[in-house]
Amino acid sequence: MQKKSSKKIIKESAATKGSYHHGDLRSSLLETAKAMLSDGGIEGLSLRKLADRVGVSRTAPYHHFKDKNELLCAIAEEGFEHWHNNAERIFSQTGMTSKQKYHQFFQGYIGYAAENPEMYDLMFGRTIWKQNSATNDLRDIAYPSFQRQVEMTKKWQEQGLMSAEEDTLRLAQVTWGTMHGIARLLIDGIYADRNHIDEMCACAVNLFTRE
Amino acid sequence: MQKKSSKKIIKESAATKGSYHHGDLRSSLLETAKAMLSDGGIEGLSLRKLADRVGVSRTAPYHHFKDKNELLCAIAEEGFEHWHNNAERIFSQTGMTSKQKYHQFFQGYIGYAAENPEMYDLMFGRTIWKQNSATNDLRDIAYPSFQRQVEMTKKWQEQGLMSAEEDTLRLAQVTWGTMHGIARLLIDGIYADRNHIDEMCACAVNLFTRE
DNA sequence: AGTCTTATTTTGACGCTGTCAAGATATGTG
DNA sequence: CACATATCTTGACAGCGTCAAAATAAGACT
Repeated sequence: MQKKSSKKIIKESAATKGSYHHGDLRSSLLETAKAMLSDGGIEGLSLRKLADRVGVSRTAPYHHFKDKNELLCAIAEEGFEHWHNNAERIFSQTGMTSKQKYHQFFQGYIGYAAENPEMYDLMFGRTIWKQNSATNDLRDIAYPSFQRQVEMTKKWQEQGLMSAEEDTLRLAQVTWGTMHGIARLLIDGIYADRNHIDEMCACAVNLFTRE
Repeated sequence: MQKKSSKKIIKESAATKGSYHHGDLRSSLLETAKAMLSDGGIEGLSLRKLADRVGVSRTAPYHHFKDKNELLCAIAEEGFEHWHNNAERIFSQTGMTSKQKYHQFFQGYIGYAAENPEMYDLMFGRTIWKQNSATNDLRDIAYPSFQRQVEMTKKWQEQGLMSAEEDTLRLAQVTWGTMHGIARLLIDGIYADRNHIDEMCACAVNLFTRE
């Protein structure tokens, strides 16, 4: 009885699209799942608690996501979109030197990881990538992001910002590896803390760029 | 019946030390746990399967380790010891330039991670460090390892191998961050693969060292 | 209109997990 | 030989992901 009434409230609030039973379960799940991810991490995000919190039975989510992995991939997709837009915005800025832009990109990358540690862990962690469990949809969004890293590195080399002697792919792997490594040290709570972000970024940019 | 006989066999095989019921449960658990970690990862290592494999009941391990976390920390301790000895060995070598030694250290670090991905994930992953769940014993072994990284960086600066202009701590964080990042990219199966280890290491060493 | 198909959700169940409480058993000590 | 203690087992609980089958609601078709 209680349950039905609370369910109805949810339905009404999501009635803008007004379709089936719940109205818009899939996006409701995604929304709540993102919130749960933020404060509980991947481990803390359980399908049962998620369903309970949205107001449906434990197995209802399975009609919108094949399993937990698919839900996680869907969340990661949104993360990559947000992340891509962010990078795009930084590089379309004008009135800055290449080095300044790179510095800002570097700092933005670390900053995003520090502010959204669980999302970063999901996007670039082993849960998804280790045993090739990424959805095709996710791959279609993530792979170009990785590729873009190489293209930008090539541009930086051509602009004289980075050493042209190094192989582009290796240089991209090393520079991104550095960003990724610092990000992970931060979000995994080991050997580095938030107060040193700016200094670490400045140090890394100094080492990687000329003039 | 079957169970008892198999138990006896295990007891006899470990009877070298011949003490209590099992003989040497703690180290048997550690040994088997390390093996299970290697092929199943942290997730695949379950206390119940571990106990079963060693031939004791599900809760027997709890008399030697407070909980799963404590078992993981004990395994990680062994990892740090092995890792420390390895680094020591490399740096005590003679007849090499500083750069050559650093190169070898870098390659050794990545190599260790690539060959023992699950151990590396345990030692430097969020499972242990994220929510301060590290044992005091583990801290006593791990923290000096981190500190040593800074001391070595200082030495490298003094030897003229690395830029003396950068703050030592920041430089240590960035260079170790790079190693850590490349290691993670490798073991998490994202953006880099084993065939490129040598080239990536050479590239990174070029960027970080002079002459 | 009413029937039929299909999409959605629920209830029940299974095996797995970590871990606690209580009892059984073996070991070393007095 | 008795006692205390360390060790191990059995039973139990709550939580997890997920499958199968039943219930329900929505839309399509005649």
